[in-house]
Amino acid sequence: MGNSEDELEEDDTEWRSSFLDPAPLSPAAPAPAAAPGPSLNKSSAGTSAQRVILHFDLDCFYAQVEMIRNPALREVPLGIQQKYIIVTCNYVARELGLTKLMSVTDAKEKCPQLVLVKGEDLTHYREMSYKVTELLMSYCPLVERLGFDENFMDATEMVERRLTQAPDLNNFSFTGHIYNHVSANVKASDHPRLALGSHIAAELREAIHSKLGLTGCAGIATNKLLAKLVSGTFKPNQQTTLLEENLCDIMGCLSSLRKVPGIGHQTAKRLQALGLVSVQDLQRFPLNDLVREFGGPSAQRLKNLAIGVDDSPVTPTGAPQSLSDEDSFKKMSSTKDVLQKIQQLLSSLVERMNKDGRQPQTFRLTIRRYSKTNKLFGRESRQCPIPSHIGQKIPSGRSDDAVLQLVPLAMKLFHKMVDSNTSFHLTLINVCFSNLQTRGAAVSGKGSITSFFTHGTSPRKTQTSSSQSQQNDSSQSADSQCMDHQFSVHNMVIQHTSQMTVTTKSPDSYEAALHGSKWKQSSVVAVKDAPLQKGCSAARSDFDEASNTVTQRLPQKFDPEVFKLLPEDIQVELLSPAYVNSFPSTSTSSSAPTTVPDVPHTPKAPSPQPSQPFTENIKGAVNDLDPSCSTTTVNHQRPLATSGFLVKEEGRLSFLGSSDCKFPGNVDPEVFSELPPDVQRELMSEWKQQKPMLKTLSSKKPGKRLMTKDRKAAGKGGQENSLFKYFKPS
DNA sequence: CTGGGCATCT
DNA sequence: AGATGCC
Repeated sequence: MGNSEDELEEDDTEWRSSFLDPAPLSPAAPAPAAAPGPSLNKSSAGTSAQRVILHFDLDCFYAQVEMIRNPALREVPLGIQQKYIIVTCNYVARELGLTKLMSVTDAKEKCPQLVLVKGEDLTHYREMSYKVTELLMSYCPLVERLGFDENFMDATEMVERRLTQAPDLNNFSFTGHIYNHVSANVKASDHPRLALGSHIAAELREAIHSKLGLTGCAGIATNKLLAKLVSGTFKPNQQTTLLEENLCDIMGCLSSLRKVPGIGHQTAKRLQALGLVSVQDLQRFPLNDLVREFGGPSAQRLKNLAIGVDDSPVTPTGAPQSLSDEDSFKKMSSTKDVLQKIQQLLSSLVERMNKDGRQPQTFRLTIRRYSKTNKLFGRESRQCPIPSHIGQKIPSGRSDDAVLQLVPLAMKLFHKMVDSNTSFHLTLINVCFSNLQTRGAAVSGKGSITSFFTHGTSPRKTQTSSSQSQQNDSSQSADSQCMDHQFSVHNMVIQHTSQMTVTTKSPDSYEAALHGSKWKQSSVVAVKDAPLQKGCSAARSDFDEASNTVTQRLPQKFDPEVFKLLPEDIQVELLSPAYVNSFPSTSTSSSAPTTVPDVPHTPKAPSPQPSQPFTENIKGAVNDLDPSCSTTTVNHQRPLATSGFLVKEEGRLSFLGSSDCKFPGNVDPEVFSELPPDVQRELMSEWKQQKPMLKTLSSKKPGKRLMTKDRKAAGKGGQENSLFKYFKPS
């Protein structure tokens, strides 16, 4: 049987057990201690004892975010609408029979008084989502995101720490539900780790609620699969612990294989073709036969999933590895519309990319063609490297230039897929930046820190005059450090205006952009002769008349041919100073006034608690939650090391224990020590998380190493925080 | 009347 | 580059 070199570890037991295969389940794995019964004991992987994995799942996440933005929505049946689908709805609506992923027509029919809020712009959801992850990571860095509304946490270490410090495990009990048990009847001393996990989960849920105003469920178990499965047992806003002895129960009661995370539509179909429908079917199915169909590793993994075994680690997610923006529609069939849509998507995406601070090296364009039969899987994409002179503009703030130069790039890719001579019918366009590179050079990093998630309300004062010396002095030690990065918004503007130079000729002609590079560029001639739309003609005349002026205002590498193709309003916008500042105004990212029937949208008045700048919130968090983390305060008493706060080992970054937290090199210890304790706390956790765009943590070129994991660890960070303002002289 | 992301693996 | 999976 093809047992590949991967998947080892747990396989030792699982693999063996698979020989006894036909046995329903209950492998021959010796349970460690307690847990008699037919509990499947995974682990036994030598090193790791029992893990304690937490799974957090926010209740109807999008709806909660909208209800925070507009509290009036709390009392009405609320649906979040994307195109013609209700992607989620609040619990008021659910009581009226609504479910997720219901069509708007059905929903309205079932519930005429349903209030709808458009949810196609994910900005607010994304921001809130990362706040949740951030908050969790401030307690324990081992947090893995799953979508926008779920997070895994490996709380094993936290639990072990509490175990050693917990004086009394006796008068101690579980918090929340216990799967298939009455909580009061279960002794925590029989399951000390899971019991402690249940308390940690409860505390974290409470933190999420008090600091961010969000409710959610949690599952506590010994692996990710089980934690996720059990977390939804009681909803909403409750938590459930799964004891090992109930493993069979929870797996067995799944109504179909599709319910197993990791078994999607396609896999379920293939399994069904083998005659497998229930989880038990899969448990009993001979591994050999499964291998034939899926190959060794996948077969073994499926087998494991069926019996509740999942040794996959909680892999810290960190900053995203790609940023994309897309829109779907019923029909798009003209190149001009495609160009406009791409421009719109790129504007939004580039702005997001700019806030991220990293520099994309790859661009990808994805389309979906209309097809009556199979609409779902008809995605095609083309990608290409982003010339560095373009990519550099994104993090540097000249994002308008970047967009203008990316548009022809995107169109080139488009024409690799679509022959615009023949008719076409698209239903989706997606633009994506990937291969995100942390910017290396600190340059003259006046770090005005524009928070990635928390939306640095306004361009900071840029009072970096003296704080800058602080930073520059110590920071550049060895590895470069975190605060080098961004230019302030102020700088962006300056640079934009000062950037204007005379246009030179562009590599891409109008024709090239429209029809693909193969069509050679007769450039200007072709443009003039082409029967352009009115808007374009008008624009052209403007262009001609004021040719010099306009040209001078255009960024250097800008392609005038492409520019001319843009609708007038877009041209005007691109040339307008406002374009630089409010780039997204044309795009989806700026909050399109969501149409809320019946309910006046109150833009302000976010609920009192949640929208705090995150600074005051963390206060006491660790003290309350984890004694060993807090050990008194962060004040003084710290060695104040100057070196990094991360250690690199075996190709991946590890967080130092919280008690060993060190300062980034550019932090003045004295300044730090005078900060309020809660602020110190927050900063410490932030450094531990390595949030922002700490650029180059990669001093070396790790040839290839363990790609994914490495990149994840190294690329972590991403957002930044407004906290550093506390270091500025007030 | 089927969304808008993200990730991983091949 | 595509497929698949998850939310």
